[in-house]
Amino acid sequence: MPDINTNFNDKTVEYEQLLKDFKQLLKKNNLKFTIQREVILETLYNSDEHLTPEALHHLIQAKQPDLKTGIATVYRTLALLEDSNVVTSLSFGAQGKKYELGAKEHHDHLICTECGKITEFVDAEIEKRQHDITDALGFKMSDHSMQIYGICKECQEK
Amino acid sequence: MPDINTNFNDKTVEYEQLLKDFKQLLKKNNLKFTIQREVILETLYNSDEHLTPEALHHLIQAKQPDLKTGIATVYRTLALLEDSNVVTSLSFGAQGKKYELGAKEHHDHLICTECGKITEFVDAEIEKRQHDITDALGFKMSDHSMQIYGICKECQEK
DNA sequence: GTCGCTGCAAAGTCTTTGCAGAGAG
DNA sequence: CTCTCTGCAAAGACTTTGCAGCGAC
Repeated sequence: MPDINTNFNDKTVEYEQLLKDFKQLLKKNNLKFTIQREVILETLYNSDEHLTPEALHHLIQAKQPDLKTGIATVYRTLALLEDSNVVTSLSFGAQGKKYELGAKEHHDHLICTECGKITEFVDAEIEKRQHDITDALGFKMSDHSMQIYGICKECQEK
Repeated sequence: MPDINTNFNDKTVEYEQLLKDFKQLLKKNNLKFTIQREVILETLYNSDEHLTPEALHHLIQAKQPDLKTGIATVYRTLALLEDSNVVTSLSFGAQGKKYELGAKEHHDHLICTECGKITEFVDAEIEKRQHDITDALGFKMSDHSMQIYGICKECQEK
């Protein structure tokens, strides 16, 4: 049975931890903790969506209009976060990438081609099988992603 | 002992069939069969690689220098072929997409992040599991793709 | 104070589009 | 002949970079 991974409690504590790790990461690399970086991390954290850089930028501008965060900073921060494995990017058929916080457990994606909704899932058996395959080929897996495309239940009913 | 001649014939027959289907597809949509479109299809067919539009364009220019096929035509033809499900595109972390003929059997991809090499594989158990999952969720799967990223055996040895 | 960060705008990529002439049916 | 295609170049979309001033430490 697929496990659908939606169960996160104690949001505040979790975010504090994430933020703390992020500050530590910055310190370790002689980077600075800035308001912009914090807002980007927080916005990613509070979004359940998979965000494009542009969408993230819009959210931030709406939330912190005074800050005038530039799109370039969003890109730079996302690149930094991706390098540090704090966020993961997905790229679909269309142009551009979408980002999500990678602090969550690993999961795969079901993508509805009708409404664009993305559902996450994890299946232990598939995960295990992937390891078996890479082990057999001498391939050192660092990451993997799986997308299943189709039409979700709701859209079929329409 | 393998019969070389038979192999050759099989290949030729296979390509002829592909070409025939393509012509039919064009006719059905009131589109024209042009030299450029044929060369693009043929080059895709003869390549075992996953090609970027640019790589495909280079191959074509090398093979048919007189034709001066424009990159725009390559993009237009790939879009046409993708719409018609003759080719499939993959997109990775990096910019851009790679295309492959979709006439082949379905398969997943192992991608080396060092050298960019793509290895194909199919695993019946994973395929089955994917169906189980979508069935359980009432999701009507039309397609799926899986990519495993990591470092291939050769690159590890370097 | 130092050195990394930021916003801005300009420059890069990759892809798409408009157009006038070429070519398939 | 008609109507689609093509190559070219220009335009678009998305992302990265250079720079001068700003701000974290």
